[in-house]
Amino acid sequence: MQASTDTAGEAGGAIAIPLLAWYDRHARRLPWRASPGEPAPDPYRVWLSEVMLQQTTTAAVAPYFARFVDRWPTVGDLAAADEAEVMAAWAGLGYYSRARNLIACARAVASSGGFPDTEEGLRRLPGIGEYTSAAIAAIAFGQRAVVIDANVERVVSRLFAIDEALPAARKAIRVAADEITPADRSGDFAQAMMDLGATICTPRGPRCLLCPLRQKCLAFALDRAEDFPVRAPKRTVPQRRGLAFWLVREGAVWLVRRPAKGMLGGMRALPDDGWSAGADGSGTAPQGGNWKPGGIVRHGFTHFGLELQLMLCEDGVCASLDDEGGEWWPLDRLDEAGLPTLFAKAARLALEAGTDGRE
DNA sequence: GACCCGTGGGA
DNA sequence: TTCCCAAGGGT
Repeated sequence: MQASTDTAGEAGGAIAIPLLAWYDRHARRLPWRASPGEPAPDPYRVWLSEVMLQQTTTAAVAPYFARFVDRWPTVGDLAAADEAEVMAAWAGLGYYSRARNLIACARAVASSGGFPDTEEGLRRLPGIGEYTSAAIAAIAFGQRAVVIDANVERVVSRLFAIDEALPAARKAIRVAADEITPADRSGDFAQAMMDLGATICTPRGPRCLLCPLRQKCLAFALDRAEDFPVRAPKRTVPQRRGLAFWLVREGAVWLVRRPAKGMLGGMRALPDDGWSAGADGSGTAPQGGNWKPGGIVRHGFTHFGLELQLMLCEDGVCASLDDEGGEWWPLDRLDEAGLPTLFAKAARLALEAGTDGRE
């Protein structure tokens, strides 16, 4: 078959050919993608979107991507940006180490004159791992790369009915993914696999009757598509308690900057009683303040749940907090502070309670 | 390999 | 409501 020269290992592109044909008709239109027939988007946009998309849905990323490329159109602009502004612009998107690595990566790329065009070169940059380096090499630079994300893991484990459980199955998945990845259009192939996983080969209720690969799919032949991938049982998440402090004075609230590493690292925040340090908080309010309870915020993190008791102090007097460093942030510009969702919830609760410090 | 690290949407 | 889980990387 003519197309056999386009593939690496897999006989005749039996997967790639129908998948790419499907992609040519059904590719999702996404802000970071080139329109059909256009050249590949520039590496900056590919990199930015791929970092934002790490463990994050396309719907959540779209508005953030638009704001970032509008405000920082090139990697040089982002490299020159104020760190606090970038962190604030990332607020709400989660996994804040990505934002810290984004800045570091932009500066490294800008100072070296541009993005590396190989997987190996990309892989050395902060925040770019195995998946992202392969994705950028394939999508932005047209190189053959084996791109494996959660979608590809699911599609491949179904195509080949891989019985081994994740994460041990990743070795077999990589071998299989390598075999079906074509030399040409491997960037389109990767995006096609991801689109298929997002729209057809979904975790639950896969739409096999619409799938261009169903005739090649062992799991479909077994009528067991939903049984793959096999996952290890997950542990139960513990529940923690903590306090957060809403200290207001003359229409401003006292905000702190969290340490660069750990939970919500590098983000602006309300002061707390230490709940993020791996256990419940101390449960005690800072000395020198007239504190009263102001409601409870419940928030789920990846590996624990949090019941956050909000404490209010309306007279703006709390010497022990003042001593620790922070800033009075105007309440009428609170949306610009870039609070992570947990503290944005707490702030909303406090403001609904009418504690604006003006009374 | 295990664990840490956010958030929101769908079922 | 509750559970699942997503275009993963760093340590």
